[in-house]
Amino acid sequence: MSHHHEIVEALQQIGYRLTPQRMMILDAIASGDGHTSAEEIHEAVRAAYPYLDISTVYRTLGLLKALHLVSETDLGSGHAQYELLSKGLHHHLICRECGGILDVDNSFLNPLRQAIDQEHDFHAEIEHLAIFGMCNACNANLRG
Amino acid sequence: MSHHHEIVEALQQIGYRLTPQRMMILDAIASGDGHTSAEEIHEAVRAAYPYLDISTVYRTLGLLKALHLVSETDLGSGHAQYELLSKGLHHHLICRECGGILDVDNSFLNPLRQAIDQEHDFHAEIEHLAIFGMCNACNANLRG
DNA sequence: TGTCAAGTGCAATTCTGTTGCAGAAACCAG
DNA sequence: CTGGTTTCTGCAACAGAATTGCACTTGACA
Repeated sequence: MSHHHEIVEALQQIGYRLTPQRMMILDAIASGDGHTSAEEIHEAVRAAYPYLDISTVYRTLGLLKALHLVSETDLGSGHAQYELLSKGLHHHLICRECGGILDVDNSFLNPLRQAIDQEHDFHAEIEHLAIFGMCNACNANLRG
Repeated sequence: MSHHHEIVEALQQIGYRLTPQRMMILDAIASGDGHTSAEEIHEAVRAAYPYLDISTVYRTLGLLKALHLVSETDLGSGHAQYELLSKGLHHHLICRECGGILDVDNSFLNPLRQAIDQEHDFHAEIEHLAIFGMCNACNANLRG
């Protein structure tokens, strides 16, 4: 575990500084469940280091996004959620009725990727997808 | 054209009122290019009727969304964009490099829909999808 | 250890979207 | 056409996420 330290050191080699704040923010994202908001990251780090400012969280997330080290997803809740891309990639099915979230394996999207590549000459980078719909239970309830 | 008047009249039959504001907002969405933000709709209608408030735009969009008459998509710009669903459904490939947008036919997603339905008992409502990536031209340029 | 650019904390601000409320107006009945 | 009811609108205040300017701090490297 803690292989995200490699990420931080890689950052350093590209020319970015290795600050405690950045390490703690990466820790927080890595130890989260994969649906971590900027505010949650802020709270988590502040438990150990109360001076961390939310703007630093956003600036770090912006950096990690630009380098494709984390993915940003809006699950419809109005605030974005972040996830380490080095963890196993997966996507989400979100039920409009009960709000439940199911995980979908990344391999499900391979046929779509291939089709887009062949038909449109376009290399799709589908890092983290949120698909809305209705789960089976809610579907049954609405009809019963 | 202007077949969105049918939509407004359909609204009326479900019990909603036929107000000039709603008609003008639908006009604005329908005459847009399919990537119209709430603020753009507001501006467009205010050109003819300066008293329209932005909250009315949001309330109308919320209503149309709930009835699945318009789709809401976040193309990553931080503000949602709206499109009439009665227009032919399509999705977008957005190149991270040049910003170009390609349209993808809705049928491309059918295999994904079926797979999700079978494997996860989940009815996916993929109305308007934005997929980021790299187009062929930019891919070639970066390597050249 | 000293230098300096990158990074941080703080505070103020911007921006999108929401909400409470009073008045306006669409719809329906008569 | 008129009156009554309920929805809808405009206004203004508000909420919350994210951004920015600026002075101070600190990591990296000679």
